[in-house]
Amino acid sequence: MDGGCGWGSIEEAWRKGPWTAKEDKLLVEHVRLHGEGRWNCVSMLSGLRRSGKSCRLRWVNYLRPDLKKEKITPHEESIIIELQSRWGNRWSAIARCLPGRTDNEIKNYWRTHFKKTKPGTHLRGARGDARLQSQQQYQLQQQQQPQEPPAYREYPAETGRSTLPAQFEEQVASLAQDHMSMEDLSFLYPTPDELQSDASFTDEASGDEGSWSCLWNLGGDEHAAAVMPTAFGTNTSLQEQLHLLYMLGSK
DNA sequence: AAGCTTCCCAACCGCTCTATC
DNA sequence: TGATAGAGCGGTTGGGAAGCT
Repeated sequence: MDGGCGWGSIEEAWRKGPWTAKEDKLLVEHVRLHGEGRWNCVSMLSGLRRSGKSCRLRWVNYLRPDLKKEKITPHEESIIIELQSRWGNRWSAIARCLPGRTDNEIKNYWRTHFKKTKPGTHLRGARGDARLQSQQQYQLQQQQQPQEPPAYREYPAETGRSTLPAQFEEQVASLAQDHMSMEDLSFLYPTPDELQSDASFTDEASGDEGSWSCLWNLGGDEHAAAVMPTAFGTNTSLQEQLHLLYMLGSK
């Protein structure tokens, strides 16, 4: 809002195309000194001839230190499939549930492997076969080591609200500590009416049963434990964290 | 070995949302 | 309250790598 550095004020001078190691270094150094945000000022402060948009993208998708460089695992693939079926192409939301993965990465992965096929099926060819084999092996493993279903705790019956897995409740309580009372968190337990009336939480692509079980069954408690903290990230506000809990719980 | 096909992913584009004035 | 700028999101593209014939 300072008006000094708009997306395209000197657009004709912006460099495009692949980033060089030198540019990466400049950007990393800039973020180290000034932190994330105010991307439009990067060019002025660091000397990079890149648009703020380009800088942000490069940082988010490639340079961030917490990014995973490994291939997407069958476990992560299962999560992607499940969340995509629930939320549709809300890649950024899905990415928040996968530690170290970016929306771009997940989007690319989905398009490559599932776009032209039904979820759960794979493209032809040797690489696709190997992937299918890997997925099947993983699923077999899961069957051989059945996970305990999550422990659900009923929200007080008189409220008519839905349930939340107990361990999530603990997290909610922990998050809410010093911030708000449990009464204030009632939105985490939406009634069917509330769910229906709140368009932002409905998803026409989903149409599922609206329980936790599906996501939960992907990896049992272990999976949930992995997903929840990372889904929140380090810069996520309490409100955002609760919102995410709500989304996971209401789908 | 060479040409073709498919996979993979970085990067761009256009649009929308949000915050600020 | 509308205008503007910053930020983020999803869709798309282009090119290199890997696999296939």
